Amino acid sequence: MAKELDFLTKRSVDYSKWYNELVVKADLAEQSDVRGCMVIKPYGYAIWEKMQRILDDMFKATGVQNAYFPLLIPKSFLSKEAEHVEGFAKECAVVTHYRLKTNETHDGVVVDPSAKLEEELIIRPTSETIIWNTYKNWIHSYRDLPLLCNQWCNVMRWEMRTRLFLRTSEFLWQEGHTAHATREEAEERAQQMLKVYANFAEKYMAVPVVQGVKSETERFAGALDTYTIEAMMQDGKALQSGTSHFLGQNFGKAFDVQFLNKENKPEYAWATSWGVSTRLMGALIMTHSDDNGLVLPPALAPIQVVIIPIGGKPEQMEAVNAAVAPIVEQLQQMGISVKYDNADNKRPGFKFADYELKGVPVRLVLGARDLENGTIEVMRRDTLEKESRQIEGIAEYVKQLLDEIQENIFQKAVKFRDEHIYECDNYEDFKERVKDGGFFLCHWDGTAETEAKIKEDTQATIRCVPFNVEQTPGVDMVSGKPAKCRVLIARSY
RNA sequence: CGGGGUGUAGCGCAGUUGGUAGCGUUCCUGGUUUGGGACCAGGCGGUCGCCCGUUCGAGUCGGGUCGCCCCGACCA
Repeated sequence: MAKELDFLTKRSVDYSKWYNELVVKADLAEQSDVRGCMVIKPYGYAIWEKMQRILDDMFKATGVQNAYFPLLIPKSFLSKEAEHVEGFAKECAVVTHYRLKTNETHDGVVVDPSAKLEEELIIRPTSETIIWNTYKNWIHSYRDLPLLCNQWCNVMRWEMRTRLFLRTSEFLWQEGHTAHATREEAEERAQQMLKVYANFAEKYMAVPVVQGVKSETERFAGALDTYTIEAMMQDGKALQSGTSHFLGQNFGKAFDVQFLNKENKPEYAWATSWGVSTRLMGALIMTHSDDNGLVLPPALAPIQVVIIPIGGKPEQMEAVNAAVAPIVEQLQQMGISVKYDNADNKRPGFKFADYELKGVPVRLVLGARDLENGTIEVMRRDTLEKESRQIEGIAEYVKQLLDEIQENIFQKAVKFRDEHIYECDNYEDFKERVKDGGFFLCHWDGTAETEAKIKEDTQATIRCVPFNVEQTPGVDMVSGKPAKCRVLIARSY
């Protein structure tokens, strides 16, 4: 069962290659033989499952319920909301037939031409249309509102170029879809869910995010407002990690979802949708990991503590096993997930490197030397610091250490981000510096023209108008026209 | 869909003027090891991406074709 373990490419040498190697070598995922698709391996999926569980509880705490809607969407649904089609039409997979048959030479199968569908079905790129088509039947009165549904599912967008977790043709996500009686309530919900995402990112993933609202050109297809959380990766690029959309009455009107209000007057329902995907895995990896491999926040690590024995002779191993057993039990009773790896076909050095690669937050090492002294070695993954401690009280110490690591990697990420956020008022200066990454806070005149020029000149885009930035009047660095606000500009994934 | 690469063992690669396939690693067996990626010995594993051509003979030369990777356009 021993695995190939090559040294990782260094982050500073080739960030892209480092990321890709890390995902594969840490056993998170690999590219599938199927075009543009990804296989998430058990270790990677265990992290995603933890994320799901926590997010799901957070959603439910706001009154959201889970449901499930079909994978296939009739083509005609997609054309009902004009902007929405335009946004997604280019990347939809289409089902045209429902049957295969054996070919003439009987050594393969072909599509049976007689099994052509009258109306083609689209594999969902997102589910607004099919869900609002369903909501039409569920919503009649203001008493049916708000309607708050979420679904965990897969979606497909036929991407030209894919990268593990960051962009794959098929990906896993959750999409929440809510219907409301008033504009205010819907807008509030869109912002509320963004707060949930930001809270999740910072508290559990230890990934600091900038919250804000998208510019018109970067908005979700069919939305009136798109709220976003933007995280900074270690190469200074931005990663859009979650979005929440205020959809107005666009889908209510497109799918004729009307309800009778208290005054017995018909009104179109107001909508939001919001989602996060397995892309969060990419954010997690690229925020914390180092040249030794993954660094996982304790809150999401499938294995929080690994214990490695240093053995030798069988009677020595027995003594170590006996000493480790009560430690394992104590940790488990504290709700800490612990793995005791006493496999005898791998040497300790190999295990050290392997669990570091996999990002296990705390490592305990116990050998004959420790047994004599009543000590145990503790290593924390975030700083790679080792110390020798008394076995007595080690479980309590580890519990507290896990909290400390969670906080430390968050603070480290905050520090890195804050050091790479710049206010900038000079376009020439901006063009020169944005190549090297970082978030730039710049005055913007609010026009799509300057936005397009920035993108053309530098590949950087307006990530959002941040909420928490003090807005002072100024002039647009490109056009020189008066600017309403400072926006966050960066190159992104 | 443009521009550039590349296809030989699970993975990483070599293969000279054309002569029938090699290295490292993984994996398996046995032994010795075990406080930072062990060592020794033996073993399994390949229609050289695919098709056509040149030739007595093609991994190698020519033509075609397909896949993959990187850089753009598109995107969570």
